[in-house]
Amino acid sequence: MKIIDSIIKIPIFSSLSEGQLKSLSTIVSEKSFNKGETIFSQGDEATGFYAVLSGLVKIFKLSLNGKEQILHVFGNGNIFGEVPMFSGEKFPANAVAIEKSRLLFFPKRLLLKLIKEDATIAMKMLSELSSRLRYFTRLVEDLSLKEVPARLAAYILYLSNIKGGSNDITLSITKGQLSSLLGTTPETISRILSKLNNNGIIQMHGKKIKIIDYQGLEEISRGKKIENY
Amino acid sequence: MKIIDSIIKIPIFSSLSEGQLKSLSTIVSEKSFNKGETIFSQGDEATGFYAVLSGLVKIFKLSLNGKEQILHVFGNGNIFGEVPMFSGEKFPANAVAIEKSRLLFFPKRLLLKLIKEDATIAMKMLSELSSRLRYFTRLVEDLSLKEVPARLAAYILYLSNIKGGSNDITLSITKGQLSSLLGTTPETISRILSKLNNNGIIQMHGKKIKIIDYQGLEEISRGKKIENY
DNA sequence: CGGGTACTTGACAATGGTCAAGTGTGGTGG
DNA sequence: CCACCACACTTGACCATTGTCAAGTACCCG
Repeated sequence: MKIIDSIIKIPIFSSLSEGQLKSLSTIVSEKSFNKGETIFSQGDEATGFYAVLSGLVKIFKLSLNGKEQILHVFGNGNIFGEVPMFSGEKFPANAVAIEKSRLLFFPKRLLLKLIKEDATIAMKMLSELSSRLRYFTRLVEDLSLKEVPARLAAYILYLSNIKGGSNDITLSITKGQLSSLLGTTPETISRILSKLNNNGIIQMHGKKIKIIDYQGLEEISRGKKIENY
Repeated sequence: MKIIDSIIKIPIFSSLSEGQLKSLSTIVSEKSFNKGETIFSQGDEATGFYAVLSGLVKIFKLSLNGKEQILHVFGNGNIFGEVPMFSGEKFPANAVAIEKSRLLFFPKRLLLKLIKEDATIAMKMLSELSSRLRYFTRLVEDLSLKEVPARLAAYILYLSNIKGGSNDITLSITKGQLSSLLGTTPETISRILSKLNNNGIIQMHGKKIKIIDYQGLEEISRGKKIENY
């Protein structure tokens, strides 16, 4: 059964029994979204949650004058929209596909039943929500205690880390979306990136970034100012 | 048994069975902290979590140059420090008593066992973490999409709401701590409060705030500028 | 190849942070 | 009960960072 193969690739469900997987597979549905399509909007009634099979999804808030703050970018194997299952009923933010994406949709009802029956799922869910909280703890810290150059440097280092410390990085999102993720504007990102470029700390070609001076980048992520070229 | 009476006042444990309460009571300990005392620091190994019996506790992050961002202020019945139980091992932020406080300490080991046995506790924990996530969602939104006057106005309205819509509010924290909670400085808070005062939107005497123009305050919380007196 | 979106760069403005100095104010000990 | 001291708060002047607006360039997709 194809859908079962998909389900076990989602980490929080990887340890389900044969029977649980089967009953899940009868209610799970696959949905596809094109680039730019809305998956749900803030305030929508939540009837279940999603997992990403392929593609990229952004979770974000909008201000009254249209500025957006991205909270997360979710990709392969990530789940999202699970918060309203346990608290409140409505989605607290918006979700839009930023690439063509295939998602699995899990209806709320059976999931809650499953969690009540199987403590290991509950524990995985608890651990998932806890890492989400850790992430937000850090996001809040970054937004309010660090200046934009430090946030950007930290983000580049983070990308390098995911790639096992590689110096060659390719942005998976546009610079505009990056600015929204870091709580700033495309102009500011542009300016800081070219400063980093001019100071020989990175080399940039389109979406590709090469870290030249790893240590310098780390210092900036800790708050050191960028020399004015 | 006094300690059992304390435990059942913590919402997530209110529905425990007699037996569960008893076994909990043998491992739970009560701890007291004076104003200003550190409960734990970021990076400390977490051996359990806390619940507030009385007093007030702030959870916060520090920047390199000493600026603090308060993430939460927890009071009666709230639990904190539970994230490392499910993800990672270390506390992601600092906790300090801002009033003389009595706390319950729950060691990690037995708690995890309890959760695995009793799905209702797991569900309460999931719901607790989910509201925490909702709160952070909002905090991030506020910090990055709203200006300080809007944040402050929203906070005053929030306090009014807790008091059932009363117009007379007493700050439970100092204005310095309020500024840290709102991601700004005491000076900025001072200036905005006196502007609100001069414009007849609030009346302020020390820690007491009286809302005069409720609608005006709501408009400011939505981003309207404060007239220059 | 064309059209639209993303990005860059410059000039400017404004929000809010910092530093400094002065004014309360509450709690403690004499 | 009062005086004093430490701490919280206020107010002013200044300035850094970053947002905004505008215009031009590059780039990608169809």
